[in-house]
Amino acid sequence: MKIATYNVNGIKSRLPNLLAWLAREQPDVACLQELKAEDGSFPRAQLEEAGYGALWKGQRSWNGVAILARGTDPVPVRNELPGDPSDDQSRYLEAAVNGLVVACLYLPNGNPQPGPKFAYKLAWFERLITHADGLYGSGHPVLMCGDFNVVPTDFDIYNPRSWKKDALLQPESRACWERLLAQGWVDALRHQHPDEAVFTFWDYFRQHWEHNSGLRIDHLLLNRPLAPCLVASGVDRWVRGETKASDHAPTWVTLDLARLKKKAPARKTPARSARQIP
DNA sequence: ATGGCATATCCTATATGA
Repeated sequence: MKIATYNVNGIKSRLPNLLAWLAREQPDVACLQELKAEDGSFPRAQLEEAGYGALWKGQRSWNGVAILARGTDPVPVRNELPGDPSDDQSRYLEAAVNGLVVACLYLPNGNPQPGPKFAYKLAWFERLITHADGLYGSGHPVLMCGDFNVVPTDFDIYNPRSWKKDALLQPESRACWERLLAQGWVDALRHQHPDEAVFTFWDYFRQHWEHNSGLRIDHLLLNRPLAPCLVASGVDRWVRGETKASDHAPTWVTLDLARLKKKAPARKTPARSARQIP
């Protein structure tokens, strides 16, 4: 089973690229970020034509997330990150697919920092840490992925010098990332490629793609029950080299779900623990 | 310190991204 995360940077402009990628790589699950489109503009029919069921949460102009599943419909669990009813930005989706809980997120960029946008980023991260703690221990296999807008270490960027003041590299952002991982999550790409510079984003400026001046900011995290299933991981870099490409490339894991341990005795309502209804 | 490029919308200008 292949699961990918892909920041499309505008699903209306990116639809041909998205369809080409789906056709060639055939991910079983695709988590998308930055739809930059309202719900009514989501290309449901074209994706269905391509063999994918979908859940999405759009927003005019900015943000927007979706979960695609090949040959099936993802089962919705929640469409917002708990913890702040006043937050109206579409940045979180959670669904069940083939017995797996999949969380798709688009963490705030946070620039410029310091300032209100950076404060929002950190506050959102705190809510994520709280929610992720419950997901981690839910007893279900969970994969949490998306554009985290965090460069975890200086090894995850071509050269940190010109990015030192960027929100993606700030100690506060990285401290949140570390606290999240301290819950036990496995950072799939880094776990499998400990000595390799892996990039998932190359900005549009100064031929950064041509020079492979990239950042690793799109991540896939596995909780304890799911971790033994991890087989492979990588980045579909060819997608970034296409014409009219997003500045992000799809990042993926393959899982062998046959390795899932037998479930502990079933609870009365197993789904509730994943939903974490207050 | 700034801008380079791309996408979006209230579109020949501005906000946002990373």
